[in-house]
Amino acid sequence: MAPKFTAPKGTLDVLAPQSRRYGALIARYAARVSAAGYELVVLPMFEDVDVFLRLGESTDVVRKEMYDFEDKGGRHIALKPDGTAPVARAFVEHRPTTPWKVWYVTPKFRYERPQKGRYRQHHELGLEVLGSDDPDLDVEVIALAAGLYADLGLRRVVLKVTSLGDGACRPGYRDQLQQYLDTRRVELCDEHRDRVADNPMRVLDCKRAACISATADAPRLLDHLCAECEAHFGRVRAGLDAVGVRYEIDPKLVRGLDYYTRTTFEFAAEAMDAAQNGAGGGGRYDGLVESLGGPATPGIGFGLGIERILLACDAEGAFPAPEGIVDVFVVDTMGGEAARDVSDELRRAGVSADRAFDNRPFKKQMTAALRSGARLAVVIEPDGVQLRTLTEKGEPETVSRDAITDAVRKRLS
RNA sequence: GUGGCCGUAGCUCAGUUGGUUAGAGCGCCAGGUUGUGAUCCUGGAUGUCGGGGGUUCGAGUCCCCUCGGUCACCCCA
Repeated sequence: MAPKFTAPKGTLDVLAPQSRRYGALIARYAARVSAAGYELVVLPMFEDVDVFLRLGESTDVVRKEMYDFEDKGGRHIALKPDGTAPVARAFVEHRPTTPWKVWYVTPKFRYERPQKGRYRQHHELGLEVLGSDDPDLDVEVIALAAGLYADLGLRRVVLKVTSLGDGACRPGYRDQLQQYLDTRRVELCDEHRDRVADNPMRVLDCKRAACISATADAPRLLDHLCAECEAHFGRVRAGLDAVGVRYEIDPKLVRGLDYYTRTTFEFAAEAMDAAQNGAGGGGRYDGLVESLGGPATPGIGFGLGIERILLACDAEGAFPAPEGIVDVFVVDTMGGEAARDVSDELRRAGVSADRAFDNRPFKKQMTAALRSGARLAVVIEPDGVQLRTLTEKGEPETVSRDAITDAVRKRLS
């Protein structure tokens, strides 16, 4: 029978075993960034819509993908389409000491037509540092993300890096690019012919042949960086080389949000189709905090899409779901009271354990034990207790009721 | 937001030019065999054929609408 209610369009119910990958991925990420001094922040899933207008009036996110609504108090609210702006907002609100190094895992919402790898609610692992423009921070942040992909076993993730300049050099370049594009205007694709004045740098990112050939000789931002940005980018590249992070310089890299300055980067999972191979990205946003009403404060961060990462893992056969979540499964053919007591005893002793319920037949309990992914079964029957290996056939070991926990610990160690 | 394809049991799917009580495999449940463990055997339950409307003597099969999925564009994670 067709269910009356289903997950809203573009959303995902994540159940085991896939949910175990989410859990394991988040755990690895948390361990990695915690070990580098980043603290967890837990922020609202929605904000005043104006917080997100800082992403750029001309961006698609703001123009057409905002998941917004009016609440009962008449407030104009938006489910967050971006993780960085709320962190900047929280920074302005609480003024923590700097450098403020934080990480998060959060759902993000964009109202758009869903397809594989693109959802109205997806999830991201993120990280932000506010209060320093030290290029070594750029290196640290990028290395943390690159390290995660490598840790998962992904081999075909390419890091692309560029510098978008800052308030000193970008406006001048922008004018120059705009003038250049005006001279080639008729050659551009339909989509971008009218957006030259709006957002000339987007044209460089267009994948249509018309725009690609028309912009082949266009001035490049990397050739027009001011001395400070040039030096900053040079130190970032040197740092990446020093710590052994491989990257490509991509002068045409343009991100979807307007707040980025200087160092900007993306991770492309080449094992996936190009349509959704963006597995993560980020960069500097040295003007964002100020635009939200705070003091001039540099910042850098990234967002890594959990669903995209897992899709990339599927494509590369990497990072399979963990087999199970308990080490021991208790089988009891005498009614279940012994299973209750033994599993409780094991858990108190720090051993993860599950069991069967409803006094199921032995065979069914063993099937459940095998499916649980546990390494060991404790089989309790009228004529005694046995420990049996589940991962492979082996000789059962008979133990006394009182010695179960000790014997289990010994076998698991 | 625009366009193409798709929507049959929990899952993967088959259902011939529209024709009687809609099928298979897997899974699930019960039982049996294997000297109590994924094998094997027997039996069993489950579908308003995504939803609504229409054409027809008759629709899972045709038409319209709608919801959802998927792919492309767009954009991104």
